[in-house]
Amino acid sequence: MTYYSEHSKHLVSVDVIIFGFDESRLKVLIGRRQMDPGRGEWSLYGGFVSADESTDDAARRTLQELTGMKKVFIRQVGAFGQVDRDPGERVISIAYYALINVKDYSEKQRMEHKAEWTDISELPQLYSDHREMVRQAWKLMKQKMRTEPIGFNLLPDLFTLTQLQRLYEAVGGEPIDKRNFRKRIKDMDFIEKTDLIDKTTSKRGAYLYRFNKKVYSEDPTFKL
Amino acid sequence: MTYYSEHSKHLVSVDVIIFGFDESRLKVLIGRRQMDPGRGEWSLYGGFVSADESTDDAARRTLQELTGMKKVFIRQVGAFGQVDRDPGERVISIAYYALINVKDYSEKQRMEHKAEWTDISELPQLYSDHREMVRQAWKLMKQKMRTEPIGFNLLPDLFTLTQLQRLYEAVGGEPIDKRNFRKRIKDMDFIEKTDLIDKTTSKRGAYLYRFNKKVYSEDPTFKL
DNA sequence: TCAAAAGTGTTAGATTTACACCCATGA
DNA sequence: TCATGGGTGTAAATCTAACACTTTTGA
Repeated sequence: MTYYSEHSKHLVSVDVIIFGFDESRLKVLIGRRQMDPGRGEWSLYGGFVSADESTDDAARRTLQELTGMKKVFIRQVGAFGQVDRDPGERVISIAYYALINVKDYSEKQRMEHKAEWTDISELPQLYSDHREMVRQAWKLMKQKMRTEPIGFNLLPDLFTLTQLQRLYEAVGGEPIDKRNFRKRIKDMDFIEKTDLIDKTTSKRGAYLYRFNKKVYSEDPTFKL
Repeated sequence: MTYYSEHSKHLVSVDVIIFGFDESRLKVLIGRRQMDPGRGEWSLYGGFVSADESTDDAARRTLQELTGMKKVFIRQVGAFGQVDRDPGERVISIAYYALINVKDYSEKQRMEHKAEWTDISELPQLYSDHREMVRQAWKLMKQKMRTEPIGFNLLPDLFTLTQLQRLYEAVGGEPIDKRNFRKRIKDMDFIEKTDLIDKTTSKRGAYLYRFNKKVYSEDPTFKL
């Protein structure tokens, strides 16, 4: 029995902007579209929302199908509802962004799906309105990253302060003064210095830090 | 002919959080739901997205059906996609917020629709997840109001600085220092003093100001 | 004449920005 | 020994926040 029977129904999809961070560049995961229309064009990964799952769940499922990863940090970007946005049928799409640590994504799985990490400032043309989705996702992510400790999702558990700084520079799009940056980090007790040293990027080696979620939850004050 | 034929289709609605400002309170327009399920409960105004209109257009149409107003400032809040969010059938809803000047909304039309302006801090229980929609809309609007001159949509073309301050206090939820506030206004050339005086709220009278869109577009720097 | 809202500047404190050199190490 | 990235403090400038009295006028 339907209550709202006189109204149109619509295909609803999710599209996921998967952000990664590599060395010093912000990356987005894209692939060649496998389906008509637009077969072969660069595109975000997406999927249709089925009857028995929430849009959030559809985004998580899409992500898991692609990466095998569960418990990924995702946030909604918004709905894209132009009538003719998809050249096939009408599809209303909800965009989400996800933050993953590139190293947690197995190369094997990435290859199987022919997914490519692309520098965000060198994106090719993308299918439909996917470029606009990326633009909005980046903007939202950038904003949120200033005031919430979400950037750690893009890094390994242990990271150097230089890595962290490069991440903030890549996302913000401009260089940051090293001393000022480190001063601010020092004020945040939940960014903990370990006694481990990373020697992969320098001869001297750099201390590794970790984000302590528990300490953060006791005083959730973040500003970068 | 369908390209995506194997996928589920969904009812998609829009719900609009219509903000107004009266004296010194931020208001939201709500009404009694006219439809089962949930008939008689307090609810936002909404409507279903039809096949040939964008979600943005559906929001504008909903708004126009209710208020008669065209060219209203609206922004999307986001999609609400829990499977069981609507007690009737599954409905995915896209929330929008709108900013209108209460005085531009004819009382007659408001009465016809039995719409009520409710103080945002005194909202009753609302249908489905509408309360959460209001919460998110308020948060987004508050953020945007700090950095973009959107508040003027809630005021008459001519307003006093006290009115403007009350608006910012109502939206931000805390009192603002009068002198500091006026200092910041003075720095923004696009908030123009007219030589008109409003005597409705004081014996002495207060200068009326107006927002000059053109001047703003030449130097779009806003911070409050 | 007085109550009520409008209008107006200054100062201390906090925050932000700019800036340059020494350190440790492996090649 | 030297090239490379790691690590550290101070001072000036800017921004923010706190604060109180005078003006105008209608009742």
